[in-house]
Amino acid sequence: MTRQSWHKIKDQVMEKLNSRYWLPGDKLPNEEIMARDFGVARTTLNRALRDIAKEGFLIRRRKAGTFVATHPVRRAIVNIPIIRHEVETAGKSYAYKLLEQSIKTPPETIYNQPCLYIRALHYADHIPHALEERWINHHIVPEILDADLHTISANEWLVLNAPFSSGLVGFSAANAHPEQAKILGLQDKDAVFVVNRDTWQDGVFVTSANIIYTSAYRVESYL
Amino acid sequence: MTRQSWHKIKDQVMEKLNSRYWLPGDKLPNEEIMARDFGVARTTLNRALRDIAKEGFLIRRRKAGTFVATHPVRRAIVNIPIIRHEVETAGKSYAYKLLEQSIKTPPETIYNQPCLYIRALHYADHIPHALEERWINHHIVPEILDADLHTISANEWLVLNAPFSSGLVGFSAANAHPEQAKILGLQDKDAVFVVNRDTWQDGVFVTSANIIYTSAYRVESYL
DNA sequence: AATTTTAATATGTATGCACATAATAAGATG
DNA sequence: CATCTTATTATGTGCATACATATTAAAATT
Repeated sequence: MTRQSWHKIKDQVMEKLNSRYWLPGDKLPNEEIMARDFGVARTTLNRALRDIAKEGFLIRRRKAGTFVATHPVRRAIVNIPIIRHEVETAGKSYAYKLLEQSIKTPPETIYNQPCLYIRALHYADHIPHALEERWINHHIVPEILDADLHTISANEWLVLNAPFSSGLVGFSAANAHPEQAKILGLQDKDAVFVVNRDTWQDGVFVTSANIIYTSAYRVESYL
Repeated sequence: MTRQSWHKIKDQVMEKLNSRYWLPGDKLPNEEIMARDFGVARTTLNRALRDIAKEGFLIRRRKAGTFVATHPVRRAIVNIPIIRHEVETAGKSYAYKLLEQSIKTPPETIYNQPCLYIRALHYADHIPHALEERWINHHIVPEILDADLHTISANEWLVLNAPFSSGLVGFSAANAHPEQAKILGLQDKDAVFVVNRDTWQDGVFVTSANIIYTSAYRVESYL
C-alpha cells in the first residue's frame, strides 16, 4: 500500500468541498473517523485540515468540530517585493534616482519628532515607474545617515539593516498631485495606485512609505 | 520543566532574526542541533521553522539547510470579503440595487460565448459605495438564471452556490469612466479603486467581476 | 429556573521513531 | 579532466501515542 501524503488528503478534501459533497455550514466527521476513512493517521489528516482551515474554507473549533465555511472570506496572499526586483523580474532595466533627502518634522499622524525624509524615483527601462515618498525614524536606525542613498534605495537599505516586528500595508487609488504627475510624466488628475507601508519595531515607528505607481500598475494574486 | 510549544520556539527564532543575531544570508544550525538547543523535539522545531519559512523570513532547502532570507519578499494576507459584510462590519447600513441583467457576449479576453452580465450598485448608509460589473458563465451555473438577483447579490449567490477551484484577484487604480462617475456620484476623471476577480472551475471560466470603489476605499493588511 | 460544577469531546500539539526525498559532495569511471 | 555513479546529509513527512485545552453538554446545586 502506497503511502498517502497530507497533500493528497488535502486535495481529496478540497475535491469534496468543490464538488459540494459537503455544503457550506455542514459539519465534517471528526478527525478520528475521517482519518480512518482516508486510511491515514490522525496527525496526517489533521495537518491537511489545518492547512485548508488556514486558507479559510473550513472553520475548526475545539469540541465543536470542523465545518465548511459559510462565508469563506477569501484570503489573497500578495507579495510585496522590492521595487528593483519587481522591475528586473519583468525583464526591464532598473534605475533609481534620489530626489530629496532631508531631516524635517513629519505630519502628526506619522510621528512627533524630526525624521529623515526621502523622495526617490524608480525607473523601469528608463521610464519613471514609481515615486517613493518615505519617512524614516533615524533615531532607531542612525546608521542610515551614513548610508549612500544615491546608490542603494532606502527601501533596500532598510530591508537589509533595519529590524522590524510589525507592519501595515495599504493599497489605494488617488488622483496624482500636480507635482507627482510632473515627476511621473502624467497628466494632471491622472489616477495613480498608491502602496502605503508603515513598519514598527516593538511599537516604535520605524518607517512610513508611500509608493506611487502610474495606473498601469496592478497588484495581482492567486486565491 | 514546562512544555514548550512551537509558537514559543517560533517567537524565539523570530527574536534572533529581528535582533540580527542571525543576519541575512546566514546559515542556521541544522534541525537536530537547534532542537537540542531549544530543548524540544525535532518535529516541534521543524514546525516552527516551516511556519517562519512560509512567511518568507527563512529559506529552507533539503540537504543545503536553513538560511536567513536575504531579500524577504514580504507577503501580506489580504481579506476579500463579501461587500455586504464589509459594509456592515463598518457599522453602516447596506443596500443593493440591480442595475442591469442581460445575456450578451463578453469581450474576447474574458470568454468566447454569451454570458450573463450583471451591473449592480452597493450602498453604504444609502451612499453609493461600489459598482459591480460582472460576467457569469451561466452554462456552468444555470441555476443562477432562476435566482432573484434583486434580493441577493450575484457575489453572494455565487459564494453559496458556485464551486470554484482557482481564482485571481487584482487591485488597480483608474480614472472613472463618465458613466461610472455618474453612478457613483463622482466628478469626471476622479480616481477609482478597482478590484478585479476572476474565477475558474477546473480550468473553465466561471465569473469575472470588476468592483469599482471610490478613491476613499482602501485595502489594508498587516504583515 | 438560574447558576455553578463537572464530565465529555473534538481539536491542538509534543514526542520518538522511521523512512522519503532532494540536493550536494565524494568517489569511480571513462 | 569530464562525466557518471554512489554515498551523505538536511529537510520533509508519516505514524502511534500521550496529553493539553477550549468548548459544549450534562449534572448538581442553589
